[in-house]
Amino acid sequence: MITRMSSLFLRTLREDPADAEVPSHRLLVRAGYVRRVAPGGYSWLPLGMRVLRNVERVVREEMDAIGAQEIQFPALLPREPYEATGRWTEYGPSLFRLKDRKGADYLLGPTHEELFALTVKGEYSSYKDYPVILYQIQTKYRDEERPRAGILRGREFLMKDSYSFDLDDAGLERSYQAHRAAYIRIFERLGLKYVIVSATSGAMGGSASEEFLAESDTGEDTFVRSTGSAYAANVEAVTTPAPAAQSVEDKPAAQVHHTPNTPTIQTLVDFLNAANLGRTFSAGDTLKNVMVKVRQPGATDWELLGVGLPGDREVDMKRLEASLYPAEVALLDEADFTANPFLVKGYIGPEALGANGVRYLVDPRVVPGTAWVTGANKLDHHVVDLVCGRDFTPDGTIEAAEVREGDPSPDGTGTLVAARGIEVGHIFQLGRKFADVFGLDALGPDGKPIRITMGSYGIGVSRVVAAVAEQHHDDLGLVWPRSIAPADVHVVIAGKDEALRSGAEQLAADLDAAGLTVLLDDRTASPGVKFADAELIGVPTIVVVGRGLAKGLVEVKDRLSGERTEVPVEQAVAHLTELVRGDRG
RNA sequence: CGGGCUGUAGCGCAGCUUGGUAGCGCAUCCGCUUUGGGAGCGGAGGGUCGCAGGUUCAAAUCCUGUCAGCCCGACCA
Repeated sequence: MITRMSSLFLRTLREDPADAEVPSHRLLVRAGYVRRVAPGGYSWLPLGMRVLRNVERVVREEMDAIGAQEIQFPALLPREPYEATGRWTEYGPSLFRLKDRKGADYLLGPTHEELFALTVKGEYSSYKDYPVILYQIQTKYRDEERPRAGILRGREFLMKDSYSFDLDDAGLERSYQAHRAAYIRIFERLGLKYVIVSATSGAMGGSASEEFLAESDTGEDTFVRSTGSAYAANVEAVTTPAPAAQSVEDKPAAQVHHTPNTPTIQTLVDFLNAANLGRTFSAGDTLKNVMVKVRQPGATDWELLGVGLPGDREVDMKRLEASLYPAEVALLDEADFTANPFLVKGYIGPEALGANGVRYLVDPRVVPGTAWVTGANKLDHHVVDLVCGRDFTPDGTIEAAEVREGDPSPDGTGTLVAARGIEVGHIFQLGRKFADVFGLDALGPDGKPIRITMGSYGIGVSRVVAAVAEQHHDDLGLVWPRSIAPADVHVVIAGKDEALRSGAEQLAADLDAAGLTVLLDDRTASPGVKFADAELIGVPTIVVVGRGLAKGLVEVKDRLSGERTEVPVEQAVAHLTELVRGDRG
């Protein structure tokens, strides 16, 4: 196909739009791919549509390749299914709700688990029908409190969501792995630099869950990665390697010291170091005991929980909550301390917790044989050399301490550093939550119903366009990977000479005949304008038909490297075909 | 929800302090010149100055109210 820029519905902007901050937003607007219509709502102009459709094509091909079948639901959905699963209320204010003229409630779908489950229930009833994977590429709606960064986080966005339906856990695992492999192929083909991080499944329930994050400083998700290996994980999912247990025999006996006015770790360390105990202490030598209360789902009573961790670390509430999920967690208030007088604020130690039946979980670094400075359960007193496994025995370990740069990687290789990413894909094993609600069963060979187990897998298609733009641009503009570029080659007519024009037209026709898509800049603008636009638009290969044509040469320029090659006109088609085919995903 | 900023031509902005016929650059249109890095000269079109009310002989400008948008944070897939 040949697209002539003289008639293409495109206007590039010389200046950055005032409301755009992040590179993808700036460049996609400047280069004429998208235009803002409303907060979080963008129009896709012809060049943008090309890229969006190309991303869809890659996604479809790989989904089809794992046997997934495409269907499409309305974006406008009735309330009832969402009422049944509780999401009509649970989804909160992010759900776009509306009423029809009769006053009936509708919503604009944020995801479609309910509809997929109901549809499968409506059609399939035998174990012989399973497994099945269905997907759609559909516009989704979320009433984001604050849409931002252009199409990176809009209120309307294009998403591929697929759902697997299996008879048993092993089947679900297979479907999950099939998606995982497909996603890896998809993101490779899209040219995204990404990491797969284990995620907590959170409010959706279910077990295994992984996110695909496109690495980008503008990303909203923080994760950690290892400097020495491929390990990467959400902060919530990082596990702390436990040091080896030590002998308790050779440790000095625990000693209680009078430590007046030392309710915080810092005041305690300063006091000890001024007390001439024959050694120096650091915050990491202390054992900080943070009291929280926990309520199991459905329970009415709160239960006390002591969390012990090295004094140089803060509690990361998100990690703590993730560790205790689905139970609720809250910090203690004054009334709780009053009700439990054995808790001496600032001087809480493991012994009082054990003696009063309070569950006590410690950071994995607190292993048997380690000696700690910790509270003596008495105002202005601390105990030194309280040894784990000798003087106290925790009820278990818990991941609650903050993760810091420089911490050892859980896989034993390298240390952790923080990085930012854009979530472009999420896969997880939903389990039977939705099947339970709708009674989604298959009749088994023995005539008994089998409850179906589901997996749920999403890719933010429109977000991918922005994520790729974030990763593939330079000062001049966008630099698309071939797999999704709006054209294979961008032919620039650099001059007004009629010979140039006809030569370029002929070349474009030949490239088209060879099966390449061509963006032909046949405008009467000056060469400088055309070069600048070509660089802004970001087609990976730019062909300049200009002054060299008199000598039978055209110039082939690689957008990424800027490298220029003079190629004889008669070899241009073969050269370009090879170039494009060589690395088209 | 908290904090900051902004609403003036399609886009980017000035004008507002000190009220007096609406400006600049880019883009668009016409003419001539120009054509390998966002051209030059001359001309032209395009605005209920976010909205409502008030003060005034007179409001983009002052006052009150209101709406919208952007950025940061909180929250969240």
